[in-house]
Amino acid sequence: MVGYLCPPKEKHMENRRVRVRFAPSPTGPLHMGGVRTALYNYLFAKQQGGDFLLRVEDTDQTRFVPGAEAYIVEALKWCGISPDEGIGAEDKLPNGGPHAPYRQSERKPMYRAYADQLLASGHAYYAFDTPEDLEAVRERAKQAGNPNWQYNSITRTSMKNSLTLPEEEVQRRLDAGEAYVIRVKMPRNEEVKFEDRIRGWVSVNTLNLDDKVLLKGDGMPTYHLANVVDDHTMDITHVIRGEEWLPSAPLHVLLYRFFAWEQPEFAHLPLLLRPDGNGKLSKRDGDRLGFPVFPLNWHNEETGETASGYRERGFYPQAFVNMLAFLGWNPGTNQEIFSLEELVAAFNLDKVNKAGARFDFDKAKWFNQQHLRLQPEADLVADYRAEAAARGLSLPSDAFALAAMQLFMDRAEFIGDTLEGASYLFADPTSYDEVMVGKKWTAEAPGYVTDLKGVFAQTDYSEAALENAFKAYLADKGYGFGQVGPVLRLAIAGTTQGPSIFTVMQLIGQEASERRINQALTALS
RNA sequence: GGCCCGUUCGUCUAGCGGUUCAGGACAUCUCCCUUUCACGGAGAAGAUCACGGGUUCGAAUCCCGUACGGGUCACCA
Repeated sequence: MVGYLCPPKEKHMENRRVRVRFAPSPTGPLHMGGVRTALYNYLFAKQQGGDFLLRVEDTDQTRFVPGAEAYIVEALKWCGISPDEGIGAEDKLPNGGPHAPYRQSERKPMYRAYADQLLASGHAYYAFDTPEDLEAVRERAKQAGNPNWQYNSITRTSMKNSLTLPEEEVQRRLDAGEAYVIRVKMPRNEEVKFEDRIRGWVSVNTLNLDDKVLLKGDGMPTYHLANVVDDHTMDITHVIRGEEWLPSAPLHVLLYRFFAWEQPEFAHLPLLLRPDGNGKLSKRDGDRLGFPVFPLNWHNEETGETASGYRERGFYPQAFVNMLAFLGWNPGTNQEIFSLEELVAAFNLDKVNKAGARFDFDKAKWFNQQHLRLQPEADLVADYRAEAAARGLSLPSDAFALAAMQLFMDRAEFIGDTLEGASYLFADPTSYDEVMVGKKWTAEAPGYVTDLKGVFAQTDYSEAALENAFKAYLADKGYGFGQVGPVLRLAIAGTTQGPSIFTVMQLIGQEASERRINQALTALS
């Protein structure tokens, strides 16, 4: 006989205010996959007019990493997707909100009562097996050819727990303060089904599920208990998380039923895959793949190494978020460049893909290039000044900064690119491109620039006037553009690449232009 | 290995039974624009829709199987 546990269709769930949560574990910096999960939660919540909470799942005290929580909060803030409630929302609501605390370690006392409830209803039991006992059993099973021993409906009958031990013995051990855990009593042979928002119906037989630990020996709940209890008590309506949680979702579904609680809707997101080879993108990939896997720089106290972040790499958060949103989702139209607000409006869980997405850094850079051009001028100038300062360049005025920046904007993916190869805008060239000098700086070259210096002196040194005077000179002498142009450029900039030389000359002015021509005359002749 | 999930151009993807011998973007290449490099514009190349069976008048789209890929199997989340 196979029993069926189908979740009842909750009608009123649809009328509830949407509440979602991002629930990372503070075991290190968030990586981009985690940020995407947070982003999808945020987009869904905002679009539905609901709440986005941040809850910290720090029930494993052995894996706590100092600074990780602050990093997570800062990363979300940088992305523009700060939580409405919970950790990081203390400035919006007292204590972060009405369901405080939002750190599971601080909620420790309340989980015990829920575990007791399961104990009382017969859906959980005490287990006294020590870690050593379990290890021994697993080892024996492995020797016998079973590499994957599980504590389940079959094996629990031969273990030390409240289902096998006499009641008095159980009580005696409890009274003696003996260590124990509380395990879920997995039903024997039932089909657990639930409808995932992204994957459709998912079905698993409880024969394949084990008696997971709900409450650990240290009194802390495991993820499974804490997550279900918190999601319920915090009125979470939709659980949007990574696909790595899919295998344990049936257990969570069962727990909701055991508690007789309304079950939230589930949406298991496809994973972010590494561009090379196989497997999901991992924190440990660091910078090895040639691109950052973290939103912000992360300094590892133990190794002393710093892993780079998108922010420090020069990405705009809008571009980072836009790029992440498109890794696994798309609006169904040809539009690819979105602001956060536009993403909120266009987002749709039903259009999230099922298959994992391989990350491509080239595309990420393209997104930044697009967003770079959408930045407000004032912000760009400020960023440009910061980049220039970092390179030891001083800019006379905002007007100069703006003009200099715009000259190189066309070819930039990052604001810093506008300073690459642009040193001649700020100082006279100290060297000249040897190859091009060899090709273009002919015996007639000194004559050209000497003539031009005089011709340009007759103009107001505006871009248009300079260009007209130049062309008139060429026509007059019967010279070709390609014959004289590069020579002039070489003298002024030291290179033959870059934006219009007349614009450059207008920017640096007559004095500098003439000085450079004189300098080139001495240096190259 | 068990269980679960997945599989459209190199990559991200559109497509939700017929108007698609499959559309867009990144990357690649060509041409135009340009004194140069870019930007921009116009093109090219690139997918027997993993494979094999069905269902159907008709399948990338529905069903089954196979292969391959991924995830997961802790007193970690």
